[in-house]
Amino acid sequence: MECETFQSYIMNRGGVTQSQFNELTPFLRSEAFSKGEVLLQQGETCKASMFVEKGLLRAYTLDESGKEHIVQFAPENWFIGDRGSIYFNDLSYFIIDSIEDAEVVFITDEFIEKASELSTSFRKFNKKLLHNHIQHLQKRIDLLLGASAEKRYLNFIELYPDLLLRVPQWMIASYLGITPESLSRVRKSLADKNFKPY
Amino acid sequence: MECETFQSYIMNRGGVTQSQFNELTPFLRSEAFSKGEVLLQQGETCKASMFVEKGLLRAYTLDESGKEHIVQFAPENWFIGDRGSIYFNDLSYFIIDSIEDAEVVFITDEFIEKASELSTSFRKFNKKLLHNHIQHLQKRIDLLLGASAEKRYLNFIELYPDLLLRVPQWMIASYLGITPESLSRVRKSLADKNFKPY
DNA sequence: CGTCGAATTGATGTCATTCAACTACAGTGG
DNA sequence: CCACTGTAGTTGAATGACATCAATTCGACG
Repeated sequence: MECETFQSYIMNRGGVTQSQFNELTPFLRSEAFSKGEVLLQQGETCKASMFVEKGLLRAYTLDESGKEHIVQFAPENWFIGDRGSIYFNDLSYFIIDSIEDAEVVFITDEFIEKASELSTSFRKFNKKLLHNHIQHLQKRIDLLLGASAEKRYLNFIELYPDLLLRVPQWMIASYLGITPESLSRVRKSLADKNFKPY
Repeated sequence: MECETFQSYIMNRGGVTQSQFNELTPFLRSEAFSKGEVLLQQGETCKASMFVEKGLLRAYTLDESGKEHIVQFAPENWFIGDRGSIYFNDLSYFIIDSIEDAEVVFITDEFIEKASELSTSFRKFNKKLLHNHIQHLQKRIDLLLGASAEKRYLNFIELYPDLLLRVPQWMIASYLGITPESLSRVRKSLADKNFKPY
C-alpha cells in the first residue's frame, strides 16, 4: 500500500488524524501505471476518483474526427475521475490515461463518506475541494468564451508553470483548444516579443 | 416568505420532510427582483447561493473590451452563485442579474449545513447536485474545446429547449462564445437545411 | 407614429486551421 | 555504432470560420 502522499495530504490539508487515517486504510487501494497506460476507457464505468500520488494523468475525449480534447491534467496531489460515471452510473464520458509513470490511489465514494463521518474537518475540506473545483471550471469556461490563443496560453503558464515542462506541446494545444501548429506560432510570437516563461 | 417552489423542490427531490423544512425556514430568505436588476456585482462578495423560484437569471463576466461572457443561465429550479466568493471570500468574479422578473431564495452555507444535519437524504441530494454540476461544466468545456458554432448551438437547443424562447439571441451567442451576427448566420444556414427546433 | 434595441445581411478583415514539407531527435534493430 | 523509423515541433502557403464594421429591417413599446 503506497499512499504516503495521500496520507499527508488529507492529514495536513484535510485535518485527518493518524488514528482516523488508520481506520480509513481498509477503504483505500493504490496502483501503479506506466506511461501511456489507460486507466479508464470511454464507455466503461468509473468506480472511484483517483488521487495522483506520483506522475501525471489526463482526462480527454475523442470527437468524431478522432481529435483529442483534453479536459483536465492531474499532476501530484490532484484528483481526477468521471463524476457522471461515479455518481450517476453513466458510462464514462472521458478517457483517462497516464502521461508519465504514475502511482494512483483510488478514492471511492465509500471512503469519502466514511472519512466525512469520522472527521468534521475532512468533511469541510472535501466541501471546499468541490466548490473550488467548480469555481475553477467556471473560470476555464470564461476563458474559453472568447480569449485569444495567446491569452489562453499565458493563462495556462500562469496556472500550471510546472506542467509546461512535463507536458508535450501538442497536449497543451489540445487543452487550450487550438492546434499544435497554432501553439507553436503563438510561442514564436511571444519569443519575438521576448517573453520568457522561466 | 415565498419559497413554495424551493420547498417542494427539496421535499420531493431532496427527501426533506415537512417538519424538517419547518425547522429550516428561519435560515431562508427570499426576494423579488425585476428584469434587468443586478443581484451581484463584480467585486462584491456573494454571501449565498441563489435558488430561482420564478424567472431567469444569468451569471457573466466582462472582458477588457467590455464584452459579456455568459457563463450560466438559471431558470426556475436552478441554483446560481459565485462559489469562490461564497466559500473562499474572494471578490465575486461574476456579475449576476435577472433576465426576467424573478423570485429568488437565498441559500446560505448555514442552511446547507443545517439541512444536511437534519436529513441524510438531503445530504446525499446535495452531494449529487454538486457532482452533477461539475460533470455539466466539464461537458461544456469539452464542447468549447473545438466544436463549431453550429454544433454548440445545436447542443444548446438540446440542453435548454425552453430557454430558446426566453433568452434573447445575443445572449445565447454570448453563452456560446460567438457574436450575435454569427449566430444569426448559423440559424439561417440551419433554416436553409430546413432544420426545425420545435 | 416615432424611437430604440434586436436581428439580419453584406462586405471585408483577421485569426486560427489545414495540409504539406522539413528538421530534430529518440528508440529500434541490424 | 549507424541506418531506419516514428513522433514532436516548426514553418510556409492556402483556406476557412468567425469577427468586425456598417447598413438595413424588424418589432416592441411609449
